[in-house]
Amino acid sequence: MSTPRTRKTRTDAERNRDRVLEAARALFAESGYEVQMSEVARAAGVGIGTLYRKFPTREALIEAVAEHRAADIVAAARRLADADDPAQGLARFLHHMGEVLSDDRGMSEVVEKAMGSSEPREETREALLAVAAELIDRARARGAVGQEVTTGDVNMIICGLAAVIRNEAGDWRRYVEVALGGLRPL
Amino acid sequence: MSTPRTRKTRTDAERNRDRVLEAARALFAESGYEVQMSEVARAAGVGIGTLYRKFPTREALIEAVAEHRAADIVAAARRLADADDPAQGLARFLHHMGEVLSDDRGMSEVVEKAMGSSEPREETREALLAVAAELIDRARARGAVGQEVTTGDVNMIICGLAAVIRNEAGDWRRYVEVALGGLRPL
DNA sequence: CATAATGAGGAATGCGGAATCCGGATTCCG
DNA sequence: CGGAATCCGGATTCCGCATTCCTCATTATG
Repeated sequence: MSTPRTRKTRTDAERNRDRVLEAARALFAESGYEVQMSEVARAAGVGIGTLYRKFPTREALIEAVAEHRAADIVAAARRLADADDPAQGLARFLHHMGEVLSDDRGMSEVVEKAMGSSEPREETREALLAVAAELIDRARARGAVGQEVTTGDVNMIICGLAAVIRNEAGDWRRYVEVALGGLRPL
Repeated sequence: MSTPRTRKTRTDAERNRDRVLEAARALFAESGYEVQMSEVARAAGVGIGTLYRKFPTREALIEAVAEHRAADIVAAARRLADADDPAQGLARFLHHMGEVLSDDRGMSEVVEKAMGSSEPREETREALLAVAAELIDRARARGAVGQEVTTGDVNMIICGLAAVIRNEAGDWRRYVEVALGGLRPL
């Protein structure tokens, strides 16, 4: 726990870390999380050894990327929630989710799983649902959605949305419309 | 192309094939399609070699099981469609799907994928959607669903339903209610 | 500039699991 | 019964990756 006169971390090291993260983000977005480590390294213009120094494990890399992206999503959602017309908030929120997910294969994998009840990536779900809760409250106050609507409903809708997008099961915008329709009162 | 006096296939061989199929069905239902071949063999009380003689490939085994189950599902759906009150048909259909999927982990994996636009397992999707089309027509005639509702909608709803169930993202019955609500006219 | 510390690279290794092989056991048929 | 024809079992091979390790290159520091 002493401070043994540590050197500044090399600049090239830092640069490489960024390169790896960026390459991973791009590859994951393009083809999901099943890409190989060597491929990430190649895309980053870096040796496998280097990649592994930065992220000691495949899982560590995935987590790093996912965390980053998730933070972006939550932030954007919150922004939407604050700025928007309350009656439209929920709709905008879901459309935004769709937009993001359809541009990021990896993310739709993560989100689909994350909305499940198992522990990992919990904070992301919590954060998203916190935003959703606010939107629901406001919408409910205006009578835009039924009294019985909960964040659990939104949770399921998002999970389904991710699946529809990931499997290209159809027009996700229409899916969102249907889901929103189902939340309306009466 | 001759008929070189073929023997009757051995009875034990046939018995073993059934055992394997049954064991695979049970394991797949329990824990999805990621179970190992050796595990299937063990559960079937059969050597790995035997398993591979019956199903030369992991994929072949999965396909055999899935095909079987899918046929069951389609048949049940058609029965429902024929027998039921037209206004309730679609609801019953989706509830039935939910019931089946929540009892069969493997099936929910297959169905989620199958509702996607990629080719394989096409016949199943076709068959399911054919039933759905009938149900939609009747419902539409009674004004139970909007004019704009299509089988594509049902396709996405089923895909989402499978995802919700597979990931335990919430109460799937509620999901079905919301989806149905979204299909109602106006 | 010298040199100690840190990082880079990528061949080599380890590992999980599908698929193969073949000596021995079983079953069919005359 | 006898002896093919078939089938069984599971050790073994093969393969695709992730991960490790060691040598060499690059950078920070005085």
